[in-house]
Amino acid sequence: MEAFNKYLQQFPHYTPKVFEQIKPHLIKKELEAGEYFLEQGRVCRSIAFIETGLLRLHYNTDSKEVTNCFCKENTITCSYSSLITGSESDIAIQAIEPSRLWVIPYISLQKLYEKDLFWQQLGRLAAENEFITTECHHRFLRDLSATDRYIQVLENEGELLQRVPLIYLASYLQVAPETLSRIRKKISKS
Amino acid sequence: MEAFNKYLQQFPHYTPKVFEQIKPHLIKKELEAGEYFLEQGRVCRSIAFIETGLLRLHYNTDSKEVTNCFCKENTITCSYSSLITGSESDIAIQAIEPSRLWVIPYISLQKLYEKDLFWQQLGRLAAENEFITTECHHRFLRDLSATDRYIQVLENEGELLQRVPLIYLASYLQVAPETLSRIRKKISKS
DNA sequence: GGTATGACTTGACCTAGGTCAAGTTCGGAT
DNA sequence: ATCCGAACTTGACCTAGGTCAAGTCATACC
Repeated sequence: MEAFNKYLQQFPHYTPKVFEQIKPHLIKKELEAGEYFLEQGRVCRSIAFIETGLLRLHYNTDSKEVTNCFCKENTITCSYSSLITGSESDIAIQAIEPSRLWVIPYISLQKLYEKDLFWQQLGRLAAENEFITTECHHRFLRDLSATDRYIQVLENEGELLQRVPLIYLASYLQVAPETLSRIRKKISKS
Repeated sequence: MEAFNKYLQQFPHYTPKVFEQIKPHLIKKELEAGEYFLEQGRVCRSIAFIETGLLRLHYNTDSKEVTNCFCKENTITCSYSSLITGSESDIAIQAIEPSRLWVIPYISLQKLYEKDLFWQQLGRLAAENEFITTECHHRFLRDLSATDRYIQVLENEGELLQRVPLIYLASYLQVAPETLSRIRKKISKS
């Protein structure tokens, strides 16, 4: 729980008061690897701070499964579009390591919006941040070749490669697992 | 200018007052086809309401040009990420038809945020909307084949096809112009 | 120690879409 | 009317990455 307090400290207008405000709303949730925080088709009504563990955000089409992103400890996760529109989530959120979450119901958060500027600002910053991250990831997918995408992840998120099974990493990079395997081989040689 | 007033009416909490608040801040700008509202690498410091015309939002990489979206009359356009972060825009906004814009400086908008709940809400809704649209477009690019992308645009945005040169449409659909030409031929036969 | 299982690799082949170069077509300027 | 150039089409060929099927490897379980 203290990790969440620490997380909040990075935002402008933080005071110890804000942690006291949110504390009573936090619900602890432990997930096994493979368990879901949110299933595709359900409405997302809360956000989660990840104290420990690793989750992935993914969706299924008729023909394939796509991993949108990985969310690790000391970050927040939710299906943002489902949360704000109240519609069914087109993505699922699944733990791929045993994870401890602190869940915050969206209604609690909305109440806090009215209590303190801090929360208002946090909401906006979250939205903006979400937008920019997404934009950036999509451009990464669009503009780089499969090999370059792998290299970039290798350089920027090397730690992830240790923690994520190849099959999820492949769907994150938008390549077939076989292709990723070949890319790895090629890279390790050079 | 009246078109902008009408545009505002679709949002919750609208009152005639809000239009009076923003009126003094509006700057009229006319663009020829080909002219830029914003160039890549510049900081975006305003948003524009498009009264008439058509613009496209695009960026260049070393090897190619990508059209992100088209913005038509009665909508808003800006480089959202540049606007909110104050960093150099990684996209350009160019008129592809002669266009009349009403430009709103971001600082004016920020002042309005403090004056009326309406503007606050508009800002948040804009962010959320931007996020969802972007997300949706990227999924369209990821999950559909080139042909299916074309068909979907044909069905949902048929009007656009009349107004947009093939070369821009191709870069919007993420295909080579030659491929788009072939897809068109194939579709028109069936 | 042996074997079943899931996670990854390798090989052979295929295909969507890209690339390059040579046409068309058509609307303006002369 | 005709010439020009931009916008588009067509053809021939190429390539990145996908698909399918058969390994290999490791680890956990009997």
